Amino acid sequence: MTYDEAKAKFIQTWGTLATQWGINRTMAQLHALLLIAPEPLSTEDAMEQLQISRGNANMNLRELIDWGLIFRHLKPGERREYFVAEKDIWKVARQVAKERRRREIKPVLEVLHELQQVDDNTPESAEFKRVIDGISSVAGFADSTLNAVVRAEENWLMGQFMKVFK
Amino acid sequence: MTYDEAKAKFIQTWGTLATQWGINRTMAQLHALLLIAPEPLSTEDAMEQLQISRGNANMNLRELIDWGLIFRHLKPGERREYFVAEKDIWKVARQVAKERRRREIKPVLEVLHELQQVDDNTPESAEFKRVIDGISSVAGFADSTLNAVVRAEENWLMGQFMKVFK
DNA sequence: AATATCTTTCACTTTATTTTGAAAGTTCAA
DNA sequence: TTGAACTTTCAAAATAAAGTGAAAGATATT
Repeated sequence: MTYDEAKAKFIQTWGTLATQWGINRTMAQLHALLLIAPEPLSTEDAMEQLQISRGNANMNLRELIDWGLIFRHLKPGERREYFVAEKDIWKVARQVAKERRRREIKPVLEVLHELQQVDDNTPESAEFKRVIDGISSVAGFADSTLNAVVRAEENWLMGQFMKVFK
Repeated sequence: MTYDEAKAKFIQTWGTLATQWGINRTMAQLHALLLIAPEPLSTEDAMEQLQISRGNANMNLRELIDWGLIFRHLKPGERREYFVAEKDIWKVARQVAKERRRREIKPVLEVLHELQQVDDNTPESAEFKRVIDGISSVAGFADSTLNAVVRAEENWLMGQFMKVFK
């Protein structure tokens, strides 16, 4: 396989995978592109390589910065902004875990807590509370796991997992 | 909060959350509805409670069966099919982990392996291989984690996590 | 302060996904 | 074997999401 083929396939695969996890395709493709780029890329570079519009490129690059997955990079003496991805994939994973936890798990935990406050006393509400209770414990588990990932050092983390889950 | 309010909020929240993780809203809402239902529900019950069409209900109920999250339930002497959800939430989590692993992680691991086979020798392809390598290790980690969840007994799992990640 | 270069915004278009509902299919009791 | 009761399918419609591009907004340079 040539580099160009592999690159195309990688960007494509990354985009597809992201879609299945509720992330938009362009954002994932931009991320993929920057991950494998040896040099910082400008908005125009991205537009050209992915064949997307300026607006689209701009919006999703902002979003990636917002997620902490890429950074602005200014070249001395140039107006144009360039972008570099965080290349340490374990840092990327930690960052994603952190953000998803903040944006999704925490709000859900709050709603679940709120839902425990049902005050009638029927068979339905008994069943309901049981289910909410179960979900809360699973959500708590997910939260701890993500938190562990967030806090972990790469090697420590792998080590622990190998010990426990081999 | 009354039961009806809580129920509505739960179904709504579950649907929204699912969307963020790439699962369609109706499917999640059906799942939520069945999770808290003390009795098996028919397609018509679901149609009425969620205000959705027959086709939509049918399609997503099949899909939930396919994911192993709900089961057909036949009442003696009735033609009509009823559905019950798996109520043990840890089993649900394990089932989801299992399916996502099968449907998503495994294919990705294959593609990553394939992508290692780039055969040119430029700075770009060196960077590329480094990135793919990193992603492979994170993906492997995700795979092991999901696999641990799949294999784990509830109490064992919680215990291990408390030990390691407290 | 005028101009050039680059970035951001946003109303609109396009594409993708979801949902509908009517028709076709299935099953079973009579 | 018929037809009533129920399920499944699928083309079309509706909805939602993503993407476009031109215009407005910044910012640096002369």
